[in-house]
Amino acid sequence: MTLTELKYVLAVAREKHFGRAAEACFVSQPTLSVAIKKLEEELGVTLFERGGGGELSITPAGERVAEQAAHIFELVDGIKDLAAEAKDDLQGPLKLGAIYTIAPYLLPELIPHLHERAPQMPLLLEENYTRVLTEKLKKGELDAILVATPVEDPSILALPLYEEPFVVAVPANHPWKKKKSIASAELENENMLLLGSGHCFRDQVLKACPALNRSATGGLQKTLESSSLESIRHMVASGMGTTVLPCTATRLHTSSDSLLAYRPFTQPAPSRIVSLAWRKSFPRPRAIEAVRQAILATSLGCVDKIRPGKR
Amino acid sequence: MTLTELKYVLAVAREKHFGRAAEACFVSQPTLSVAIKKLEEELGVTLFERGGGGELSITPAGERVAEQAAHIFELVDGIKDLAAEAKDDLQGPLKLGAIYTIAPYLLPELIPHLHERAPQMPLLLEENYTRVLTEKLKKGELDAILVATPVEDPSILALPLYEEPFVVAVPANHPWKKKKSIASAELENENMLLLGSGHCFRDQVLKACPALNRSATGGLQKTLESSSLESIRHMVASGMGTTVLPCTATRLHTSSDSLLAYRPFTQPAPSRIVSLAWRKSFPRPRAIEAVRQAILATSLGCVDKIRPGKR
DNA sequence: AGGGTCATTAGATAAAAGCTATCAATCAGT
DNA sequence: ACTGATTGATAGCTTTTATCTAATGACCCT
Repeated sequence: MTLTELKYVLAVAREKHFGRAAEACFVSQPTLSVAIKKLEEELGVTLFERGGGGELSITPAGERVAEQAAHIFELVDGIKDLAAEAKDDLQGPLKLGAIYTIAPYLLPELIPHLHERAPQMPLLLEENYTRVLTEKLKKGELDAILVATPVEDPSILALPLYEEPFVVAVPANHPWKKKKSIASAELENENMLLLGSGHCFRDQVLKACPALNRSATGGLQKTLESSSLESIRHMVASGMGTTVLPCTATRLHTSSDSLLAYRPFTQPAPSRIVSLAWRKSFPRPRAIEAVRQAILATSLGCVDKIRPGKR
Repeated sequence: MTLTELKYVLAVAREKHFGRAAEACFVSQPTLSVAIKKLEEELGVTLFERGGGGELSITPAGERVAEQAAHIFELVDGIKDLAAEAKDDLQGPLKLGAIYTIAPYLLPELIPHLHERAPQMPLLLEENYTRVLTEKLKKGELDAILVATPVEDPSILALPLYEEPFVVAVPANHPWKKKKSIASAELENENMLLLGSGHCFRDQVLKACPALNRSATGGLQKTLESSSLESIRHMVASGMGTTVLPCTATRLHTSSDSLLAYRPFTQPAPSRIVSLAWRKSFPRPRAIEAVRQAILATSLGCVDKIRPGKR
């Protein structure tokens, strides 16, 4: 049984005439005749009673087959319709992931811009470690991720979006409040609060400030395994120590703000590059582009946006 | 879009693997690959995301297409099922017609026999004149008819079933009650009650008894336009006159029976041949055969059944 | 009997659906 | 980093199927 045969059945049922039905299907009359006969043989049932004269009538079986065929074509049209809808990249949910040190600072600004560009694209958001996000991306459990490490996987494409300098956060009463900028070496003897391992930002800070590694066993730094940048910021505000933050983290205003001071690093300041990554095979390029556009549209004043072509 | 393509989509959606899906469909992997690609191009949508590795995932669009396709195949199976049912000639209603002078005498016996042979074949019965029945038969509004005139239409097949002698019905107090048989010529001076024109039985009686024609203007016969054999029988019982009946009409017992007497014609007795007729193109030969068998099985004692071959 | 109207059959051709063999990409082990 | 295994895509060829034109056959009507 083929859809073509069913189409022919419908035409004959409608026209009650092989010749006219053939015309309506844009095929020759023998074509249609043979096709109907083939279907009748396959089903083992006569669908139409051909009376020699001008009389052609539908058997009860033919009637029911035609009815069922009509329903089939409704569903076929349904498939075409939903395919036409799905054709639009910006239709249907996008599963977007971001690491813990990006999500809280970027997403609040990103979402409205993205919604403006793609109102029919609901977002399913997930925060996690780079490693987990990458795995989920490859498995298809996420469609796109925002990460800071350059992604080196042949099945993944990544686009750098912006370069974000790091800054030093100190309690408001800290002597550094008077300094214009801090050199990374100066952090060595500070009481540094660091994120737990697994956070790529921790590794980036340690890499950017080799001074910290030297004192790693000395013990002035404190690794806070189950914490977040926000919690650490509050700890700094309470005077527990000092920390390094990505600059976007300083833009979120809280009641602790007056107890904190941010100071830039001395040039060249350490920084991270935030990238948007997706599977090479992900079939919605315009959805990715919308995310990129939305991020470029955000007013993350402190960062250096990377326009395509550059880099 | 073809049903084959949709079948492949379902297989890939189920197996999540082109190779296994191809195996499940008994085709080679390239065949399936190409077919899926073709459908994707036609719909303009990617249905499956092929990640280089062992990972194949369905896009939301693919998911919905597969779902819809499953519904389509339910309907396709539905067509096959209903065709399998309809395959049986003895399934589904049979539109059976009979003339006024046969129906009341044959059908009561016929129906149980037919129901025994074809319990799944409901009967839609119609009584009418031969002319109307024949027209409806040709138009497909009836599937088979029981008539007494030999049907001479190229698109209609007819099978003689039985030969039914005519008998004379007289009031119980009629002098003929003492006679063994009546010659048709003797009817000339009787007060004959006849059916209205349009009833073929009227014509047959007039043809069988030329004596009646001779006195047609003389006026001893009375034509009862809007009457039936049964009414005429009651009139005879009430003494209004005499009539001729087909012998099967004498088998229906009513309260008038004691007021009536039936006498055969002198040999050779006039008679009619009752035939079963159907469109040459009617596609349920076994349904026709069942009707024939059922009629042969009836115990119409007074008739001469015609077995096939004889005629 | 002849003409008209359909449906069916036959033979040829072109489109498609299929197969085998091969390729390219990726992944897992060594 | 090489190697082999796995997986889907591609290429080239063959077979099948769908379709056409033209002829044939069946049937009804005048």
